[in-house]
Amino acid sequence: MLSKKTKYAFHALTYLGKQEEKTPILISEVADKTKVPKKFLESILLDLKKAGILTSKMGKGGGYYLLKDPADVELADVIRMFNGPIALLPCVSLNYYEPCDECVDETTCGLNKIMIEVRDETLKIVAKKTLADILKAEA
Amino acid sequence: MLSKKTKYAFHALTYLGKQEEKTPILISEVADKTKVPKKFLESILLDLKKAGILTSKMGKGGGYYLLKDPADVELADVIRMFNGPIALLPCVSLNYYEPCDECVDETTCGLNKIMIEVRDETLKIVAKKTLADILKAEA
DNA sequence: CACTTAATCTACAGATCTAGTAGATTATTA
DNA sequence: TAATAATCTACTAGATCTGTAGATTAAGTG
Repeated sequence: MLSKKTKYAFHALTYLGKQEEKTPILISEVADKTKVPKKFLESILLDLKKAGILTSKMGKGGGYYLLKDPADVELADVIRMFNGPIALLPCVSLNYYEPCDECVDETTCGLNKIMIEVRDETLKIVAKKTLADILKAEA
Repeated sequence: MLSKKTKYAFHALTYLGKQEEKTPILISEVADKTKVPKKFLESILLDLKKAGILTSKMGKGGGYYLLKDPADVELADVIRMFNGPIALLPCVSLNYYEPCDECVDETTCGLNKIMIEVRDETLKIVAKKTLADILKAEA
């Protein structure tokens, strides 16, 4: 399951993605409309900005708005950022690899091999789906 | 990512599945060979027994052994048991459904729709792969 | 029956992570 | 200079994860 933070990030991205004009939207507006606690949302938006997905303007007339094309924001990107690895085990993670403490030999571990397959299949899904798909699916 | 408990469960199942004879294996033997803390393993094996995947015998000559055919033990079963829902959001979970607090109308939520698709694709993977596949993959 | 073996049950505890809050600071505009 | 709005730092309550300790029950053995 995704953490609330991850889900909130998707809600925020969806709200900002739905805007016609690329004009700055207040954090408080996003918080109100998506029902995400404002202070919690702040750090989420900041992370999305640091990742280059959003950008922002300070001061009056400021706010957040989408920088990337929704079609270029993969579910996998957002999930990795807020939820951690896509892989089910550290020993099969491409981005966060770590050997298992109990592992004697990775090359002979059946679990490892199967989880690599699961990872690859999962990536096919979450790397193909993007924010654009979520926006399209909105009524 | 899977919890350690879930990973340990897979290791234990793999070890028991590798046995030639369906003769009871001591918890302590499984713990030693899989490097899972013994007392922690106890509760895992007990859960697997309650789920009908393993069975056990008490007293001398006792221990745990596989009850189900490895081909009938889906990854999804074990993951659900120890890790929780396969779905990424509560509102798209088949087995643990819960509405989102922030949700106004599920039928118009793009995130919901996309996550249903992701769930279905994920299920195709983890429900098809079984303990038998892990055993086959062992060197 | 007494003894040993080994699973089962109950309870707890430290560490880590999650979700959320509070308040000060910096940048921008008017 | 005043108002606005993002940014940064720090903290906290609660939940979950991982693991441990010890008593109890069931089964076989002499």
